[in-house]
Amino acid sequence: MAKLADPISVRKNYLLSDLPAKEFDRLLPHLIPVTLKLGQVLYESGDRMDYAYFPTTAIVSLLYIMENGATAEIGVVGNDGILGIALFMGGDTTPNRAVIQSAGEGFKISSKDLMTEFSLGGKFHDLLLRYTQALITQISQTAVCNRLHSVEQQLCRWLLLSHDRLSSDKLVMTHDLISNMLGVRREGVTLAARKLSDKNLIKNSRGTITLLDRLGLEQAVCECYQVVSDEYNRLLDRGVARTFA
Amino acid sequence: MAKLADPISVRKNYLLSDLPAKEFDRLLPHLIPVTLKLGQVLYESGDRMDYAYFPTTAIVSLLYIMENGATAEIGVVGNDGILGIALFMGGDTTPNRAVIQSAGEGFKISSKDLMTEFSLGGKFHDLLLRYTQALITQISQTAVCNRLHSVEQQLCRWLLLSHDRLSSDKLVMTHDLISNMLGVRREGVTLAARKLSDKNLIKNSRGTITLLDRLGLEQAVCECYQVVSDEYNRLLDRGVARTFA
DNA sequence: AAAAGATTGTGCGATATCGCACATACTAAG
DNA sequence: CTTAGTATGTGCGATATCGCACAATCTTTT
Repeated sequence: MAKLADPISVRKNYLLSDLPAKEFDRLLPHLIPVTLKLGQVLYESGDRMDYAYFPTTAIVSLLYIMENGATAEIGVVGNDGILGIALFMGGDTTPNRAVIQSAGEGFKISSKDLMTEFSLGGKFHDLLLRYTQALITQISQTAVCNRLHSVEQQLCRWLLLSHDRLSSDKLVMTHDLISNMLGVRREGVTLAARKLSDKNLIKNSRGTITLLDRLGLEQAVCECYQVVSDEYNRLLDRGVARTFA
Repeated sequence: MAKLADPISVRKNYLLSDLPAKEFDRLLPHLIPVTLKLGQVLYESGDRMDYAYFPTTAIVSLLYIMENGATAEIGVVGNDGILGIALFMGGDTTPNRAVIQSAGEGFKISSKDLMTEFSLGGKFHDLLLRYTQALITQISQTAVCNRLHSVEQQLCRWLLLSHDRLSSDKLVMTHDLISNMLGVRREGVTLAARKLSDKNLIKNSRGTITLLDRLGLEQAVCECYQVVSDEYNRLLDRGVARTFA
């Protein structure tokens, strides 16, 4: 018999930490620790999902891949959420790819064990649905932002969303990777990143972006970020938004 | 005591018609027929939702309104779905406006009565979650399409999505209104509409667009349409996509 | 230390969309 | 029939982004 996952690590995931003791204890034996490496793919578009994932320190990006290979991100999931929504929503698959955007740790649970607890209809059921509602807002706002805002604004939004889910001010991430997330050219990201750097909001170095002035970024970003952030707080009753560490 | 809603009309909404007899009969006394007029607003952004709506012949657009007044559509709901997802997902409000895009009929149900049936956890619970999953795909694809595709392609997609939820080939809709949905200029819609008209796919007349060649439109549209359409069919086990009437 | 590879910076013409101004055409009301 | 109002068509300069080519710089490997 495998030993239990470390409850302290498990609680780094907000969805799990918000559970009442009884449900938490029931889930604990089914949580399997996993190390998630940069670029690792959790789900491929259309894959049957055998596990759901609860990131603790990793960040995962939900991507859509076009037929011509172009990609665009529709949402980000970190220690605020869960990957594998389609399992309890009833789909078993989604037409998206889930890829690790920032390496770290997390836990996985088999779809069967997830569903067992979900169908009990307790706080877990309630929390997963509320989280899904918050994610819907994030996706919606991505749609709007893609339509109406500049690359620079979107980069701001993306940096803040990532920073919210990270315990560091350093984002290990090339412009090229970011461009795949935002669905724009790599040069566009380079340009936008330099503009932000010129304003002393971030520092660019090879393969890393360091946030220097979180409040400044929050002033430079479009309203989309705040809308999403507020909705997470409202629905999940906690602050995802971090102050500058 | 108000008399029961007409079961035949009620069944025009697929979510309701797919219910087993027992659940259907339980819901019927709580369904209140409503006439939905063009431009009518069902929910304003942030409103508490007192009712959920099941359109039968009306089409409803989910819009986001920016601070500067610019708008963009994130999804469309017709007789395939329900408005008021946030009620059972646990939010009570959403940061969107729901506005009638095509006049018609539908039914409403109080949030209390909706939740009573939802919490019984039967097919209704299951169907609403599956529908929400399908809607998430629609919103996601809107995000991707906004980023990567031309106005002409998006207009195609929008026309097909609307046509799927309509029993007519005539869309009563000005270019100006469509431009608000797509989040582009009115002139951009006029231009795109004429291109489609030049290809004999649609006919433009004042305030109305008539679909002439549905198959042609399906060939001109980006892959986004098919992805969403397939996902609705897969999740809800039915054809939303219509052939040309 | 040199070479190879990855990352970022820069330039430039092409294209799509925007914002605005205004002309034209259709529709409904008096 | 006329008029007012609404919808659509057209032109044009401004802007953002694209696609591509290639230079410069940093990192890792040999």
